[in-house]
Amino acid sequence: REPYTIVMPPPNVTAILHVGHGLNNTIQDVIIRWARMRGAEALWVPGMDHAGIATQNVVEKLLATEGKTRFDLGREAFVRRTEAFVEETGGAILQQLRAIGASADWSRTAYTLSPELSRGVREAFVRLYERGLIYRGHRVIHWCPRCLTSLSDEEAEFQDETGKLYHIAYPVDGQEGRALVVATTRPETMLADVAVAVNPDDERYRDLVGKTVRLPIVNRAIPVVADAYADPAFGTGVVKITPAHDANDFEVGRRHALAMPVVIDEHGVVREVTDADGRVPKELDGLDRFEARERIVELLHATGALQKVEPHHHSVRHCYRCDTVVEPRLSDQWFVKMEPLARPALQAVRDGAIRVLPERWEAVYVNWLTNIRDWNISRQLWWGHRIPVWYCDDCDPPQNIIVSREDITTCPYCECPVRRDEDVLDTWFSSGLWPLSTLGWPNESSPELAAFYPTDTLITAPEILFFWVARMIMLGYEFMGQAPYHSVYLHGTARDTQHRKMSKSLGNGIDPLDVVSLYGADALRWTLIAGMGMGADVILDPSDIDKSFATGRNFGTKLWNIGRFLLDRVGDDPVQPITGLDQTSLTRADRWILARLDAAIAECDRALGPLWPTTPHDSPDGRIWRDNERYTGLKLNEYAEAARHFVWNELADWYLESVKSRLDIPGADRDVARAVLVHAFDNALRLLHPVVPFVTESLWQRLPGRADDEFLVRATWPEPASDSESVAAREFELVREAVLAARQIRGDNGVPPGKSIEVFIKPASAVNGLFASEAATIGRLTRSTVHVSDATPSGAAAHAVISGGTEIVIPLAGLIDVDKECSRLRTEVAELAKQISAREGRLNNAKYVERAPPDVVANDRAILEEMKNKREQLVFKVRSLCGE
RNA sequence: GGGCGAAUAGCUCAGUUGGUUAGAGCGCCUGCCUUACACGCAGGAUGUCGGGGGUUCGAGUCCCUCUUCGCCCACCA
Repeated sequence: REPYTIVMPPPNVTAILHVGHGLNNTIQDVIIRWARMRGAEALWVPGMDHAGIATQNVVEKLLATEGKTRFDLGREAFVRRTEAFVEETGGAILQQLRAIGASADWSRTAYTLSPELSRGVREAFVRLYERGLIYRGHRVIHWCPRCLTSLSDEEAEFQDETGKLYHIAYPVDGQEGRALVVATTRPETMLADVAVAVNPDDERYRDLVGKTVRLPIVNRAIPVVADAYADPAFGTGVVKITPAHDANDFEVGRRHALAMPVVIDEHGVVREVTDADGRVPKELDGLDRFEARERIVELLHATGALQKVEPHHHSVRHCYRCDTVVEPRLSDQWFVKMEPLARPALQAVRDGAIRVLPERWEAVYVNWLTNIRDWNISRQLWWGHRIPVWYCDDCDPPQNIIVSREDITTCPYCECPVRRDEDVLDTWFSSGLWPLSTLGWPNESSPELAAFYPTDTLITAPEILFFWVARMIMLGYEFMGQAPYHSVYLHGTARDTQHRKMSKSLGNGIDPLDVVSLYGADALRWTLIAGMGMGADVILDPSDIDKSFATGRNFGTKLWNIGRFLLDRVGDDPVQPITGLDQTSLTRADRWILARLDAAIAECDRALGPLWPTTPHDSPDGRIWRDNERYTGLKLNEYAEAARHFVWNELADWYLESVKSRLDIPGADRDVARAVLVHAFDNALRLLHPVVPFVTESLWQRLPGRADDEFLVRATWPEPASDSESVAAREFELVREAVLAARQIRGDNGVPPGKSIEVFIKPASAVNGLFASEAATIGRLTRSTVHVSDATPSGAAAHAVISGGTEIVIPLAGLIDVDKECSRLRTEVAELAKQISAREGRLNNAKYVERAPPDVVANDRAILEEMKNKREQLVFKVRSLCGE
């Protein structure tokens, strides 16, 4: 069978299930179940992420409660401790996913830190290094002083803040009274200033270039340099240069060969770290960076160097794991050169080899890849894949760096002992290999890899589009020469009624397992799927679970009740397959529900779209999304609604109601009704199964004639029958109209539901005979006695006219408030007159008739005629009822 | 600062390439515990489709503009 594969975004090994996971995995499960029923070899690969920094933080917090740090334990013991922790409590989320019905292939559960996947990580690193795409870089990176590690650009998240902009005067040496005023948001870094820069074209300061200014507090001369980095329009146009503590300043420092003293250590504490000889005054030494900031401001204020302080809106980078303000820090790190990797990843989206849904995210993806920056992959953590690099202190570059697939203890060149790089890899490096590594890569003869790569659809949240999705695509092309999947489906976020993201810290979350135990997994799944437009956030009220999940709970119960009733009335005797029935024995209602079923199947198929690009796999370009299908499908809410509408509003509300009496009378017609009913419900259950697998499976297995080893989960997806639009089916629509008209008259006139009434039907000639044979059904559905005849009762009566001109007449004696009805009718006539004149106006417009498509115009004319007929009927009604 | 998106019923959202009288769920109103279902049934109300301008025979849909909100990116010293 043709494979259809989804790799599960691996939850963190320490995670516990929240609504976000519930949403993500429900979507995946709906899609994989659908693919399975469509006959694909459906594989959903589950797994967990070791989540380097996140897990390390959890264990460190645990240690803190024992009054210890990881340094008290030492690296090896800490890693062992973390492994034990993961062993003991990790992976709970995978059990929880089963509770919500996730039909993943649990036997293939993967783990980013397993020996198998670690081999892939090592291989990937070595290959990229050998290709020159991994390199050692010395530059300013983002540093988290709490996690004590560097971070990638993506891991250092911007947060808008109102800070302060400090204007500080740096006196010009040898020019009494003249000073350059710099503006900074981080005065503490001034201790490491090595220059001030002005724009080379800035007339104001041209004479000072090459001169020196006096750095306050530190009291030493630093040069004035000319550099285009200084923006004349910002502040005073003078910028202080601190190469070791600002990424831009670092570049300026390089250009001007400036010193790079470091005055803030890895903990964010001000002290002389490197090349700082004497820059840090005693009174500041050892202060936290923010205390130092305040102290320095005081000192500057005292000496008069602080000219002004103004509020300043800017974005400050924070650690995405612990929210600490990130400190730019000069250090040596391993980087991945991204531009060559980005090229095929960009091309893939441009060519249609990969589509991103919803469409708007493609622009975001393209934009990021177009302006991509190199990726810092080394982390100064202990939990993760240790970087496979060894250093030999006795060899000269480049032989002093050994990158190896196997662990080594001695230098291959000089046989001296080597020391291993202390760092581990960014956890996203291993997740970036996920679609490959879970299928067996780098073992290229792995049968799984051959069969299931490339996978099909990746379902995740847009937050990790760059962290994860884009990198998987890049590495997929790099190592397999093919995109890892053809579709990326980005879903929304679970939020509370104030549109705040649900989170543990805000306490506004909902535990999916609470929902499961209260109303069942199907209620959870249905609510999430039915209530979610593509890519739209799901809004839930954590303070009212009952209300939030009413949709799913109500639907689950309704479905169950439909099934319970149906199974009870149908009984256990075998039913004939629908194809074996004598077609002439089918009633109008039978044909109608079969036609509705076909329409429902078609609508579900339309909403779900194609499983994969319909271009042939062996076409020269491979699997490519054609423009006309690229953004179609995976409208799960539309699919769910179509299936719900069928089973509830058509099967239950109309067919079941109209078929009840037939089920009570033994005989051939009962068996026809049973066969149609079972067929329609069987197929409805198939359509619904991907969203509500528990209720549907449970009911489906009880259908008559089901063998013990048959499972809905493995059943085939329904296909429409060939002849769905029959005359009889259309005739049943008239029956429905008659029932609706009668009910409306009852309702409008306050006739109690329990009261039986008389209904006279005067059929239009074309459908003479139809209503006579359906009189009993109509009577049941409207709780009335139905008379079909040309003659209608004399005296006051309520009239309604349905399609084709059939009249529904209900005698009024004791039923109706004549004045009220007359006033209602008059309003109706006036309203109709307005609509008619609007439509006539349009049809009198020559341009409209000339330019609009003929079928639109024809349809318009038909509607106008219908309206005119209706007006005549109404006028007649008013005359007979109200004497006007 | 740059880019993207959203604004439709009280709420959450659908509305395919412009084309009948704009829909759903929840909520609301009226009446029903009609032996499958009150987590239900029947009926009902509610929309200048954010404001303004334009294109078109025709605009919720396309263009311009304004307002509000959200997201992404950025070397806001």
